[in-house]
Amino acid sequence: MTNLFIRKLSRRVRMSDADIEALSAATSKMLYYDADHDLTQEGSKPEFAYVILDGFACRYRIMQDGSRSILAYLVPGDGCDLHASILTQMVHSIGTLTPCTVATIPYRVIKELAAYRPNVYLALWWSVLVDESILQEWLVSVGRRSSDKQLAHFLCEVLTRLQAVGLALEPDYRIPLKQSELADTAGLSHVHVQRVLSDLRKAKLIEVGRKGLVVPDLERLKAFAEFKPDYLHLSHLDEAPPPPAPLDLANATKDDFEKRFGRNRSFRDQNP
Amino acid sequence: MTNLFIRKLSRRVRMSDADIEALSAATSKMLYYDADHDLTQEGSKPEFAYVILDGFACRYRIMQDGSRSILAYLVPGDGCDLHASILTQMVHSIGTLTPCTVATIPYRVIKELAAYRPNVYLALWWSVLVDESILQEWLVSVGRRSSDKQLAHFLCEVLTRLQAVGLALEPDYRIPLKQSELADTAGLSHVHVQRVLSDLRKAKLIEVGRKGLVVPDLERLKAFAEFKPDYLHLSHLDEAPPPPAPLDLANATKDDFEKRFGRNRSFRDQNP
DNA sequence: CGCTCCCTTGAAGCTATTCAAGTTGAGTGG
DNA sequence: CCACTCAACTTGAATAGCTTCAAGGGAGCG
Repeated sequence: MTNLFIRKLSRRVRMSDADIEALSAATSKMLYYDADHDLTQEGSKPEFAYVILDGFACRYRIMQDGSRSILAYLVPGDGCDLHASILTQMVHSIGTLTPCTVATIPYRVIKELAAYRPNVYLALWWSVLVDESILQEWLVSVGRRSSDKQLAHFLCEVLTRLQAVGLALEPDYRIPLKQSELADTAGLSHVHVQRVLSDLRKAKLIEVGRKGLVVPDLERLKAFAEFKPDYLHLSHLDEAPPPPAPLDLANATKDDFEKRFGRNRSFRDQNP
Repeated sequence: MTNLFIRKLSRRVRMSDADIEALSAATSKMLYYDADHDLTQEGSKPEFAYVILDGFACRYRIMQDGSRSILAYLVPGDGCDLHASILTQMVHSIGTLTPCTVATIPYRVIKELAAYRPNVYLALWWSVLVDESILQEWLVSVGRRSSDKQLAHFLCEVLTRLQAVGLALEPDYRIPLKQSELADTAGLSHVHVQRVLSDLRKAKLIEVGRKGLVVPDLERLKAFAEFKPDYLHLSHLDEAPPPPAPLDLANATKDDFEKRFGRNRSFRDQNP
């Protein structure tokens, strides 16, 4: 059994069949949520990491004046807060934007993977680093791009990320984002977002519908937005295998692991 | 031998004497740079991670139109790009803002620490996660805070981070940042930054000098900026995170409630 | 002394926000 | 089936916030 998350990671980090089996077991518990449902809330100390398998979610913060700031979109195949357990508490919330299918991974299982599946653990870190890279690009967008290019850039990013996991390949795919959500992402008012989208529509770069946006020609939109996908680090793995990353955790034993994932060569057997 | 970086990490992650020795050896090679010197450049694949021991540096990107976007400040005790080797290439540059003393760590050594010093490796990851948390706060700042509170918030953060490693404790400490650097951080023009700082000076919140800014009363500035340091994750290893204050549900206002439990919709778009 | 780098100030104009008033389309109940 | 409702989208007008252009000032340095 596999899923979008595993397929995405296995294209970036070399993993054995046993690695993939372990990751598959870790993400097998699925939950279904409606739109506008919070998975975790600011100030809490969650016990699970999440993997989005279907639907759109986001990280967000509510400011003192009630306005919302969206910090990240989570699309199918994305993990979120895979390592938040290292930090003391969440400083933002995670909520669904559309109905979502979500896999949960208890942090205890992540610790086990850290101890016995170094390549899986490395893959999870890869995912965290890509998130950080996206965050940097968003900061650039909000700080330095004009509002039309900024919105176009977001749309290019979302489509590119979806296409990287085999979704949204058809040119009439509707991005299920509301204008108010784009506004809270870009730090603009919803009125201004409407006017900018209007202009993009007049330029035939997008089509605006009631339930989302359609990008008929992604390449043209990319050219307009000066979109360079390097920061998504999507290139296929082609180099030497990445460094092993074992973590010796006191509360996970080899026995625990084998009961859960079956007998396999542990990290210690294959590495000094 | 020890340094600011090691002292900072050892307060967050439990490390043995041998761990600290290993980390100390890894950061023992020091280099000295002038101001405005690039440590790494966009597009390169560096062989070293850096630790700032003295001076200010930053991550930045130069846009197509020549403007600069500052993505992070690196102050003494900060590591940078500790795990960039997992990703394929740098998508931003790192440059000094003042003369700097810098320790270099070859990625080869980080691999060794990963294999033999799990707690050290965990500490490095802690540092990466805090960087990401700061990045999120900056995105909130640039997107949703008014320009005066935004600049005040940056100054509070820099001083709080410095004080966390025992620096900038005296009330006449001069933050060595130029107005143009603040502008490139906040995504504002240097002219506007000058006017906003002027206002803050009139309100006696800061003092502006030729070679930097002075914050005579940090607590007052924090109050103005609504600065909450949680996102810096500074609490000591042995300190429990502060328990949330009890909320009187019967008498709580909508605001109280939402501050605590969040809300998954934009308020900005609704009539107050 | 004069040069350069920053900081400062003024004025004009553009961009984005706010307030306010529609419009549209999907869902709901009569 | 049609009226009603509601959320999302649209449009206009007034104004606030920010940028740009332009010019001047002051400290440090060769």
